[in-house]
Amino acid sequence: MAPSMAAKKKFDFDPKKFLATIGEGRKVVNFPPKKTIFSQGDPADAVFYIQQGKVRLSVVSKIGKEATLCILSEGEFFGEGGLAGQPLRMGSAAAMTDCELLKIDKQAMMLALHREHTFSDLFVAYLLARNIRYEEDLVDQLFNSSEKRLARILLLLAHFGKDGVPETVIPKISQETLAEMIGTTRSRVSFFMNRFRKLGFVDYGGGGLQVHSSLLNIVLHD
Amino acid sequence: MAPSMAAKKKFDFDPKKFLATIGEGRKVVNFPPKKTIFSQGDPADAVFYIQQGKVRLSVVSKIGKEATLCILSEGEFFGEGGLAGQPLRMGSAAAMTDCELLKIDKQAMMLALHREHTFSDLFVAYLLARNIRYEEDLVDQLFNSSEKRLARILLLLAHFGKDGVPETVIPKISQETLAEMIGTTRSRVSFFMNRFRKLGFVDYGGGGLQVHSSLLNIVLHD
DNA sequence: TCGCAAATGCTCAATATTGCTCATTTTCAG
DNA sequence: CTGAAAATGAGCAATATTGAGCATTTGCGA
Repeated sequence: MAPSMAAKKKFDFDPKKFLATIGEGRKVVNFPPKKTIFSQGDPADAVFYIQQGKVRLSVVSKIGKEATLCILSEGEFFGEGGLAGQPLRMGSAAAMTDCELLKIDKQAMMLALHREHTFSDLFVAYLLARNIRYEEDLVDQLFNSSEKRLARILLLLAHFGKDGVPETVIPKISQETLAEMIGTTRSRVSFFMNRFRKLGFVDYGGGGLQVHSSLLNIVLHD
Repeated sequence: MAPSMAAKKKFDFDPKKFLATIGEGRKVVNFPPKKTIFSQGDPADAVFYIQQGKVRLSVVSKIGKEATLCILSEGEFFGEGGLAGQPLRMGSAAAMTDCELLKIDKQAMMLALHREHTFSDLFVAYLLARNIRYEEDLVDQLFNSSEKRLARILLLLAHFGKDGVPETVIPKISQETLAEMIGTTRSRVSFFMNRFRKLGFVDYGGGGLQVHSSLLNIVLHD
């Protein structure tokens, strides 16, 4: 239907149109891989929308441990904590790939949310989706062992760019990051990854990491 | 300023006014303590707003383990998953105290969100707050030991009805529920509670459970 | 007030997890 | 192509956690 083939957009949002509706308070910004977008403790004065690329959100604890909260992709917002009154960033955001982001000033965002029905509907839908995802992550943490949590994250990552492909290559991601995402140590991730490999659930051949969804699902549903 | 003394309302929302704006799609419903409001698997066709009382949200895993996701209080919404397209409830909600809820049909809610700026601003603020809370819970799970998680939950519960009171009595809540909230076993909660008690961090005297915030904070910031 | 059901305190062996260390392997800039 | 840095695989002792059982204690309805 749409002239474009952007099939993975989470929401039907036309940034071009949006750029027109709010005047000065927004701009397109680009980041190379690994570049920090904002850091824990920075003033929280803007919201970002991902037009292209993947972004990693993380938090560092008092004692220096790091946790990866999520990996976001095209069509998702981040940095929205400021809208709720958080004066400072509670975590950091970094580009994982080349990123093209829409940076929207807090004021402009608030105004747009209040004035543009379509936009606020979109944002509410995004927030609901994010809520559900956080809830699922929390449930996962509360219920499952680290082995299952690893299996779940691998499945989620595998379906990142899902286009109906049952088994996919996972984007470059270190065991360290995986450990940070599921709240365990790298030792453990290394241990389980090798177990999964021996059992044929994952596969290092062919460039990246291949995940065999149907098999990994077995781990999840033991 | 306001004629009422309802100081703990999270948002400035007048249900009376709201009741007027949407016609049939809403009604006030009451639940006694322990009564189920909805169950995992029910169709998700309404959103609730808490006017009075406390509500517990929980999830049951495939193998029958139960997790308590959160305890909600006056001025908060729940059951909003349906708005994001979830056809069924992903968890259960039960009254912890006598509750007076506003039940809003999904359709009416969507309409109100789209039409009433003030209401959608309120709801966005709520969703942002909830997001932040889930994020914090997740970070807590990823970083902290179960002892610290217990300390954190106790502090949060103690400040539930915060009116500037530094040390408060915690609402009646079983160790079992606490265990479900922090993702551990009752043994562990019993063990830590007694440790906290011996160290003078908490206190069973005087009706309920007294929490000495300043002391418990020590546990958190080891 | 009695008696039951729920909640709690405590113990213990079996596991799971952490926090290291060190040897290899892979990656990538120069 | 080469060397340094990063990532990975493995092993191991010290801890933390589970899961289960059982004796008390508490709360509460009849």
